[in-house]
Amino acid sequence: MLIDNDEKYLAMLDRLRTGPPLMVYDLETSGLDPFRGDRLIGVAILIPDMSGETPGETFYIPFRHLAGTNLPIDRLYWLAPFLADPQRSLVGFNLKFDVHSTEIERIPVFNRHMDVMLAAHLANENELSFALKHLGTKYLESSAADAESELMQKIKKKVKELGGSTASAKLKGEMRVLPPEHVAPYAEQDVYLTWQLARFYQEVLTKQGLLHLWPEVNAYSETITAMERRGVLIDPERCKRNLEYAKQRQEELYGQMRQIVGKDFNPNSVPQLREILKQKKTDRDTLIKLAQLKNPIAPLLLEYRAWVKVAGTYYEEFLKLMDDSYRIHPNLNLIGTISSRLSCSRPNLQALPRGTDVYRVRDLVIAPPGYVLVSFDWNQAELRLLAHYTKDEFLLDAYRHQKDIHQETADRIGITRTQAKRTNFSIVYGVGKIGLAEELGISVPEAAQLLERYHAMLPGIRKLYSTSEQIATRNRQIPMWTGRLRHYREEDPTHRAMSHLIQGGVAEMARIALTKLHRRLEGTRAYQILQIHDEILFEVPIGQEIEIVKAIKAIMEDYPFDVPIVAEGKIGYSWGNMKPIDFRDGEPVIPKLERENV
DNA sequence: CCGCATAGCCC
DNA sequence: GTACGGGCTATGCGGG
Repeated sequence: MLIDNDEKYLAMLDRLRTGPPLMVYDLETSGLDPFRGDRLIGVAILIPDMSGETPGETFYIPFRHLAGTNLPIDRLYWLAPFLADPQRSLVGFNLKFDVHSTEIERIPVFNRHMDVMLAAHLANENELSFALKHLGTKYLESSAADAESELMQKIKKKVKELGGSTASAKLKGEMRVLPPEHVAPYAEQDVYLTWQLARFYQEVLTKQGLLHLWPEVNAYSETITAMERRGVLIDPERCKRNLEYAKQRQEELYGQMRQIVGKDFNPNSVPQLREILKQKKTDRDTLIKLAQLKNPIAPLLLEYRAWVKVAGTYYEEFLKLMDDSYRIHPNLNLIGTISSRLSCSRPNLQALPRGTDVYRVRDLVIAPPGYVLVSFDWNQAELRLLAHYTKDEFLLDAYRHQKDIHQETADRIGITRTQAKRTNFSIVYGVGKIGLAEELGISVPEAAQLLERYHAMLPGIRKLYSTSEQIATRNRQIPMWTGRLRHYREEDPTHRAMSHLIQGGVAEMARIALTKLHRRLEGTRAYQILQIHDEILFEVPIGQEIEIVKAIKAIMEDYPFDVPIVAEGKIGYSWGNMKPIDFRDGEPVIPKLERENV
């Protein structure tokens, strides 16, 4: 039903008040970037019929269409009491987006999330697409996909009439060119579809014994939403300076290369570089070899590439993505991986260079006035989880007595500590002799020998590898320590099962820690702002460091494993410049920080 | 405009 | 006999 006057609106609100404490909620917006200007244009709501006799009632409330009749935007606030109630639930599809778009309108959302997209990912992380229409047509015999394309045709036509662009990427943003009565059926279809899928997945998750995890990932979604909303603060002046310098260095380096080559060329073109360098590949390893052979272009190109990377991927992107208070709000994707890790995009803050000189990118992430940044990361989370599973005496003993695991490994196998460290990491990924040979820069037979000695020392690892694979092969799934499943289709290889068990297990540790921390930090002025798999970044008010840091450490070390889990903290005014926090008898010693001046 | 290849950043 | 786990982005280039 299209809500086109106050009377109908009030009647709908009455249904909300007297109905069940949940509604399906889906916004139509002018675009996909709520933090940078895209705005809500209408709200679709489904009020379920809990008796199940009817699918429920659907409504569409238009606020910012460019044609037809809207309700005045201040009527949006009539929904506020229904969104600010933690006793109520919001059923949706990728709720983070709808919540951001709502909160941008200064309407805080405290409803519990019930995100059907997350249910779909729990039930089967292998889906080709997690789009609502895709899942709808796949599982519901629905014609939603057709309805959608019809609507797109309408929009295209309308935009053409108005003489606008018909670029398909802009279509979503042009939905507002249509009058509400054309959009309402489509929007109502979406909430209907969402509700049907909610019921479908409730059943699927129940059958798989996973239903108890849905509220957990929904709580995670709430904390991730808060993190995205807070975002991370960028030093804009420094970012601009760095960008200018990077551009200038690119110019200089191209000039020098141009001199040597003797004619114009595109230093970004791999085919041209292959020609110039007379090499099949032009990657870093190749260039380093060439540089050692005194090729004059190779070192210049290496540095050139670094500046291109840093300028294009980070500096320019940060300036583009900053909101007007210099914060960027990355997309922390809850369904971006098969292992249940988060992925991150726009920008990918999980892949900021940690390096020095050219790559001083983390310096740009700074604490706001009155705050410091605090970072905690787990000490060798994967290996500790591996130790928990394998029960290898060597690992258990080393971790229980706080020995240097890499040094111990090195001593036992007769290699350097660096080699041992790399081997330990590679083992978690399930590498073979070829991969390890590559990693360590040794021959394949040498790597094979090394692996033999390694597995002789740690027999549990090879065993875990094969039992994981057996379980995955037989059951086509393997449970993490939380019960979350990694599923394997008939055609999927299962040799990565151990790797999934460990990587997924650590991801589950992170999920649980972040969810607990979100609750713990409520009411303080400290915020979690980023998760980088085994690291969490916080903004902590100056003066509260001791209390907050203790709470973080306690939560990040609270796991039911046979080995202790250890989290180590750092603190600083920028992410690129942190000092360790010492713990003496459980009491943190906050190091003295200097504001660095550049 | 899109998909693929190559290169390169992270845990 | 085999086999390095999981991500995102920029750029060029050739297809339509």
